[in-house]
Amino acid sequence: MLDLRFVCDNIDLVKEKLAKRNSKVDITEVAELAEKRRTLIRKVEGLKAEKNKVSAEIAALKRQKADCEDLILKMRAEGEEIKALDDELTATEDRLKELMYTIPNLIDDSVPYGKDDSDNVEVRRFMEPTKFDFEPLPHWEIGEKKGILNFAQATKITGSRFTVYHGAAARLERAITNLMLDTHTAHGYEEILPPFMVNRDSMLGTGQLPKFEEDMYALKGTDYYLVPTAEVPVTNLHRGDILSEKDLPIKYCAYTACFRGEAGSAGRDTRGVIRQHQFNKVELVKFAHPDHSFEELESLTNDAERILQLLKLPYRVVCLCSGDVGFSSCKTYDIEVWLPSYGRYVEISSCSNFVDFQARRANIKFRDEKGKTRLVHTLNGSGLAVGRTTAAVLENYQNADGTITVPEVLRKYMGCDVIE
RNA sequence: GGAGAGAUGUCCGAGGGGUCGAAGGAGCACGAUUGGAAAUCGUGUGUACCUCAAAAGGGUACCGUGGGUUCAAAUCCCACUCUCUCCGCCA
Repeated sequence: MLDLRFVCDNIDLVKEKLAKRNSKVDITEVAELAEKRRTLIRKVEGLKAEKNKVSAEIAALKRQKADCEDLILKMRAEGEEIKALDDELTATEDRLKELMYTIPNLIDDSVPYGKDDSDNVEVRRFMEPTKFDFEPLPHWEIGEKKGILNFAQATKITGSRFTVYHGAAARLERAITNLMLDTHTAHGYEEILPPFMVNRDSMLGTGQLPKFEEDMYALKGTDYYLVPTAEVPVTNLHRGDILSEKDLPIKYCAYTACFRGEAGSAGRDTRGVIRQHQFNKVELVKFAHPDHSFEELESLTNDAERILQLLKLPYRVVCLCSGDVGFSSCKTYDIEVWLPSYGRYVEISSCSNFVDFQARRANIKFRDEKGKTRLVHTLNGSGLAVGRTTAAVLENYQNADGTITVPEVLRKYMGCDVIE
């Protein structure tokens, strides 16, 4: 959520920034509602002040056993007026909040202008795309051939966009998860294992709701949702907290399964494990001092990249352009791994600085040296999507004889050098 | 799932319709004292919003959450959430 005062004071700037990200949200109503809200507050609080004063007089009179029937009658009428105004104020604030919830974050000035993902700007590369002296197979064919990825079984027991991992693939997925967690915890991230279900307030806090309800799995008969990413439970760990400045930045990493409806992506990435309703991910989350959050974004991105460097998988980092930055983000780097079956780089991590957008929604603050409370900046990034990493390993490390070389860093987790 | 108890500020804890933004204690900050510290004494110590050019000041709201009763609610009523104890069930 944006700062209401900032929006009202900078209507044109906000409109311009929203246009850059192709947002169609109309913010003219915001200013009107904000003004109406202020007028109502002035009115109703003036009446309440009077009411409180008279009530105190009544109390004093009662103590002296004096008569105060006339005052009580007068206040009774005033009470109704206050009630009516309060109701109007509540309605105005509800509408205002509803609107504010649908306004995306403002993008940082360093973000390149562009319409869609084709305008994203590559910032660096690691290694060159893998070359083969034979025809490489896509991971879904490797998996099915070896009997380690079973899509038919998943369809039978659940439905489309699910996968059953067998044997070496299951172990590989687990090995990669462990490599990620071990690497990140060695670099100062505290490991968190949160619930995979969260309540509605948490989903509102990080911005998944109310806008993206159709992408989330709600659990019937409860107020709970399946987590779409560990970002939700982990960021909400500090919802409503006032942190101490000396603890910043706070760095967490967390493995969770992630659940997404993938509404609107019918027909995309239908083969293999790239786009699933359930997938594993290790997430990095930071609560940072506002003065340093953009440096923290760089280091968080580097921390995520480190995994691909250890695995020796070719990747590139792109800076998302204004038209492609996600709803809550101010600036985002995507890390894209080379996937031979796609013949291109595919997103494996998205690292974002949300600045104070989530912190304002979730009310996460810190106390500075003057004792003032300020909103923290929140950041997160995949470190990394595990399923896509597994697919990238299977594809990039496949050999002509159908075996798969196990990347060196994974051997101690896999207990073997080659998947036969 | 059944029965009971509870939720108050950073923490402990009192208060059960008006003098309560809330006693008392601890903690923390500042000051005094000290060669320095401990101890002691004094002062201060929540958040959000409105008002104000700003500061000061003033106002409103907040005692788990949401409603209600009342001129007036931390206090009374209703619903919900969570925590604890006992019983049942259970990986």
